[in-house]
Amino acid sequence: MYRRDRARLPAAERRRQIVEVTTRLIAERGFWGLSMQDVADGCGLTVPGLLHHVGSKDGLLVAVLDHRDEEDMRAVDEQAPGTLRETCAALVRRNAAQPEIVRLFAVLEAESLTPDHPAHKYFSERQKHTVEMLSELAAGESDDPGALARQIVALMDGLQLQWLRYPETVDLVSEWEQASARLFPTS
Amino acid sequence: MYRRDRARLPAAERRRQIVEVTTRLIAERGFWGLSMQDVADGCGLTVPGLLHHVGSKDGLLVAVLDHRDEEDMRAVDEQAPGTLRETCAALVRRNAAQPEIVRLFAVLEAESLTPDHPAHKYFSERQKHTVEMLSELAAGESDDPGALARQIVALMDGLQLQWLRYPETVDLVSEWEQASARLFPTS
DNA sequence: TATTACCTACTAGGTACTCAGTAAGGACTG
DNA sequence: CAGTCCTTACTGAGTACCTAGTAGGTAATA
Repeated sequence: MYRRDRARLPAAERRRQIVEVTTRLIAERGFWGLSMQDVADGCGLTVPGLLHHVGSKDGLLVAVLDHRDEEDMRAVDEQAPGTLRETCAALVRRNAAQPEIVRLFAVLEAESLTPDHPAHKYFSERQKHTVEMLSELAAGESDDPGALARQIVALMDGLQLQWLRYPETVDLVSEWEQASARLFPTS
Repeated sequence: MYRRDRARLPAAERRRQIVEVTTRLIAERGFWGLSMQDVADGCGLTVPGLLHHVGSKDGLLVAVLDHRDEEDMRAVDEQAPGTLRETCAALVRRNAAQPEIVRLFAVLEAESLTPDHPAHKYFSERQKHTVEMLSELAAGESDDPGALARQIVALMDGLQLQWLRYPETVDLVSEWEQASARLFPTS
């Protein structure tokens, strides 16, 4: 017998919900530890119902990453180009406000180091893109802008890990301020 | 019928092999993505044969981490206390020589951010311990040794991720040398 | 002979995914 | 405003397989 006690949502809205739930679960378990069942439960539908929207488990991951890209694009567009220091500070502030997302990326970034992970290419290109963008901004301020850009990214990633592990004792923004004072030539 | 075409190893030796194989597999898949079957296959025995040695999947993880601790202890003991810069350089050199292990820790560190991960406590204490040790060394060289220690750890972790992602274009040692020049007061 | 490394066989439950259907909502028509 | 069609969000049932873990036995070694 066919039971329909649950809400039936328009595709766009359901997708939004799926992405949100999946984001949370990947942050907790990683992609390998993620199960379609858990996502379906979190959305209040069955596994085939979930698959109707995303096609496969890999499709689910693609949906999440695509959504993040769109959000990031919008955030970057809103922000005026500014200096290197300002851009970094803005980035850190943005991240400090969404720990769930940062954790998603931290877990997925490490997991996807191996080339056969479905998000491997995505994260390699993302990293390359970020370093290039920061390099351009650093062009005036350093004689090796590439190295500085890599160090900035490294420091951010590392501080984020510490912040995520000890959220109550480590404050991401102030930690970054201290670090950037040491990283950038004193002004 | 009981078939015995495979080698029968003494417990200690088999354990060594199990730890080695598991290390490689966790580095690739994480702990959530690890299966006892894969480990057993990699060791040339059955799953119950594997369980005979480690008891459970969590026991397998404990075995791997305990082994790492012993190795690290030995490495630290061998090294003379030295300055902060020298200690960091030695740490980086040691890591640069064992990418597999570094990847294991990178993946497990991110995965274990969530408190219900079986390695959560292990990594929290490890991080605390590392920062404390570096803080002591930094006591003379900085007015805020704790912050400097956290920044060193963050930078190392971040650079390691980049090195693991682009092993051919990023050299961990030289990357650290450049970074430490910026991090430490010029001497 | 005693220990123990390891096996076969099994359980109970989870995995992603497929197929064929059902009904809800919107769009046409009368 | 009612009736009908069509698209589509979603379900139930099932497939083939993988999961960690147990029970009890076999044989290699000390």
